[in-house]
Amino acid sequence: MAESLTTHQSAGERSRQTILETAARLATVEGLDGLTIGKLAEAVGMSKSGLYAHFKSKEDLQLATIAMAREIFDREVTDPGQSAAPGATRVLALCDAFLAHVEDGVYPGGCFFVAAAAEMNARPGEIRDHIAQFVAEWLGAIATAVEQARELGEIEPQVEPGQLAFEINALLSAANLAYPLFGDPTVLHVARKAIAERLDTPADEATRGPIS
Amino acid sequence: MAESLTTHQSAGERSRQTILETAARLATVEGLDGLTIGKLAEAVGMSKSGLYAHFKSKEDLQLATIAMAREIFDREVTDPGQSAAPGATRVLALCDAFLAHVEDGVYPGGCFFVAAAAEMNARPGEIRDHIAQFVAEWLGAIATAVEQARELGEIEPQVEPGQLAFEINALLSAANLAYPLFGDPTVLHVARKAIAERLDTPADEATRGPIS
DNA sequence: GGATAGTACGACCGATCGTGCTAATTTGTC
DNA sequence: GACAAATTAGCACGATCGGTCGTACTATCC
Repeated sequence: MAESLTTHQSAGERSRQTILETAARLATVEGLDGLTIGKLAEAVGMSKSGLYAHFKSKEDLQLATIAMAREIFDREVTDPGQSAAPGATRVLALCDAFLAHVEDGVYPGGCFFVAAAAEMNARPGEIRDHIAQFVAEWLGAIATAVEQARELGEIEPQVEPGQLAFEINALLSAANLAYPLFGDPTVLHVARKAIAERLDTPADEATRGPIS
Repeated sequence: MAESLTTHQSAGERSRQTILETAARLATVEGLDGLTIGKLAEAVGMSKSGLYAHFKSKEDLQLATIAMAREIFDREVTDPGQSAAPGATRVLALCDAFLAHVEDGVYPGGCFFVAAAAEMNARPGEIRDHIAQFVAEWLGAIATAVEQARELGEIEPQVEPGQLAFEINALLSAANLAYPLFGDPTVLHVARKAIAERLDTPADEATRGPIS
């Protein structure tokens, strides 16, 4: 009956996790700074001081929230995407996982890191550094997948992986931003179509059929 | 000497304008919501209540700030871009005006509306509606310029203006976001190059205006 | 059974939030 | 220069902010 081996997490660890998951979700709407201890406590059904006992400061809470958001993003986007076959397939899998993550609405305000990056991009400090670090790694993951596609001969050899990764991330971020703003899921398809075209070799354009 | 037409504004109107220009600038860093009356009053050198006398509520101040930001954007980006010759030239002029606007650093946090859209995209209300309205108009301006380029035969006829406008805006927004985040002006060139390629125009770096 | 550590609570702090009210001051008009 | 209007400051309010404190409950370990 002592399942403590597998269920190692204590009660405090469980509530800490609940707090951070709620914080990540709320932060996509209220912002990392607009998210207050009081509102977060109310959302998780705890007292302000009871919640705050888990963190040293608000910045500590924000950094922990970023770490949690990173775990969620890896679990929902990066990992499924990376499990696809290398090459253009994997690039598209990463994009589709991202767009599905946005459309699912696990975060009401779209991708946590797009919102966080837009909010903190002009506020120097540890928080911005962590966000920039994550964005850089995400761009790197796309660039690596692009480079593999190039090595496999699926895209033209003169394509610069960093350049294309920037473009792909721009399209994903714009879709993520426009989807809640206009409430129109069409933008997700628009972004998907743009990325798919970018992964097609322009030489094939003549033989390619009309896009519905 | 002093044109009575232009010097018509009263002292109150002048400070109101100063307030709103400062508010637009601060909002790109603090956010439209994070910007507080107290900090804004200190930034313009007024008392809190003296400043507040110009507005009915904070939401009124935010809406007025959006209107001011729209004026500034039109003056600095839209108008210069539209004054270029129709076609691909005008599309690129709009993009270059936007990128120059970002690089100039008139706003420390980059384009006001990218920041505002990211902040408010999941918060229904009048403020979000105004921002969405502006973004839609901006996308429409790009799409119109793209369509003219298509009619002039400068880009392939099967290009959908709305689709390409979305892509162009995505690249501009991503550059605007990454520039302060990484502090690297290279992203502006990356976006410019991607847009130029999309317009089938060789990125003739030599003849281009200075983007750092 | 008593001591200990983990966890959450309510009460409270000084500061600041948005927002009114009134008084003082500046400005424009005659 | 006087007067009315426009503009700004002073002051105070209730609410909420991040943060601290002491306390109580609950397991676990000796």
